Amino acid sequence: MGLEPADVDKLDDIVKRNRPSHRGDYLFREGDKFQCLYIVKTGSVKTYAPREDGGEQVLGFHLPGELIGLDAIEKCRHHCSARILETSAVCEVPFVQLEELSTTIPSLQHQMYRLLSREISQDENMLTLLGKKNAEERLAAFLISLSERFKRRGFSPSDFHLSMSRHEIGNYLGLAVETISRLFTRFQDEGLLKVERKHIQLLEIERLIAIVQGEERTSSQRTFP
Amino acid sequence: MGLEPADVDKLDDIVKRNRPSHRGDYLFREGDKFQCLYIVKTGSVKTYAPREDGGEQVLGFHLPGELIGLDAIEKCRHHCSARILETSAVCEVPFVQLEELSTTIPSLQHQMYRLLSREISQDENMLTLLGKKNAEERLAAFLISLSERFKRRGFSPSDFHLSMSRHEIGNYLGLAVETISRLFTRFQDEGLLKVERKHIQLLEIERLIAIVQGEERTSSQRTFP
DNA sequence: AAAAACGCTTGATCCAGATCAATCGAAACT
DNA sequence: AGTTTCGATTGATCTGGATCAAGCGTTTTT
Repeated sequence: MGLEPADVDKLDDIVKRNRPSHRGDYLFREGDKFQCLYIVKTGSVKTYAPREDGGEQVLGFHLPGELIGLDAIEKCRHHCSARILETSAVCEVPFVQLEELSTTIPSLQHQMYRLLSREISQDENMLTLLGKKNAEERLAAFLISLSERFKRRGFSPSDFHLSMSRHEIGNYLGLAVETISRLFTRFQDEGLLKVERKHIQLLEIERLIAIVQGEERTSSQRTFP
Repeated sequence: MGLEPADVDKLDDIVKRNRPSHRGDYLFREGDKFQCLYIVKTGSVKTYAPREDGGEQVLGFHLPGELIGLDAIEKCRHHCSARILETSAVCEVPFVQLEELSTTIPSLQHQMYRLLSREISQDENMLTLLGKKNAEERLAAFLISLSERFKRRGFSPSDFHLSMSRHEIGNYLGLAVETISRLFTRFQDEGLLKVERKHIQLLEIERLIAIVQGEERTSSQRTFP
């Protein structure tokens, strides 16, 4: 990512590779002191914030290659929790050391700014989704997002495993579990995908993308044109 | 903010103070090349992103002291537009120069990380709001947020001018204009605030905060306990 | 192997807030 | 001063998705 090999080594030296973590393990909890950023190597992680009403808001699902904990830099304290969704390998990067390193390696500093900025863009994108999109646009956007992220990491973009529950998807998308379940059924009936428990096959990615873009739905059961 | 006076001077040297801008002026538009961050000195600015369906999503309202444009660092391109809401003074900070300066001033680098991190936290907070809160909780949260930000800058926390339209508030909060209008009327009827056109007086900030926290509403017209 | 627990699906009903429609009022323009 | 324009309010109606309520598989526990 634009670093000299020597610099990559230095970065490599401060990264701590942990043994695999298991479903339900915490990377950190809301209120913990901020020490490290976390990078998912394999598996998946969810982050969620407590709500005033006692519930939780899922903030994101993190796949291999993705960074967790950037929101804790300012206050040096985590205001969300991070839990492992399936057996995962997650690296730790002590932030103080990363910061020191970035003062001596301008391209690392630049990369850090970019990473933080990207996180902001992603959140803003999510705001647009929650602000105006309807239920099927949200689920389609979610599936396309997963698909693209898997693809970028060399996994199949059309055939994957959902490591999170329907409940967690619903929470993330601001929808009820029942709505998620009904939408999966409907998408399957319309031939957009095939779903069996947590195994998803996207059959018509193009049409899913069209749905995300708010395209007028052409219901497949329409019989009288 | 933790910088040496000499460093403040260096920072000061790269900040460009512009003449006042007027309502409707653009700081930048979606698609523009990213050159500068913007700091609101006086007045207010809104940022908004285009939606796939042709509409717009208001991403934020920016008051004096607040920074605009952090989401553009990654791609070196703005993916939202920023428009002046009322006659405002806005400074420009050329990002390349800021970045150079931050390689030589570690405390400035640290401050940059904090600013970016804070933006992420704020967006995550907004996700929680859009994910589960109902209409009155959203408007109450919006008003409390404005109140706190005005207070921090030395303005009245309970008596202020809304520089944005009801339509823009609704768009920002994921609600229809009519809902915003009805809520203002209701809040006023309940004695929480006084609203006249764009002039707001918060009469019972405590109760507004209680609403944000999802507290069970005690309707003022309840007559049979 | 039975039973408990949990996640998912499906159906029925309800409601918060959207949408539609009309009016009003302030500000900008002749 | 009158007219147009645009934002705000208010009322009536509609609806997408929440909520309530069963069942149904799977997995885990005993």
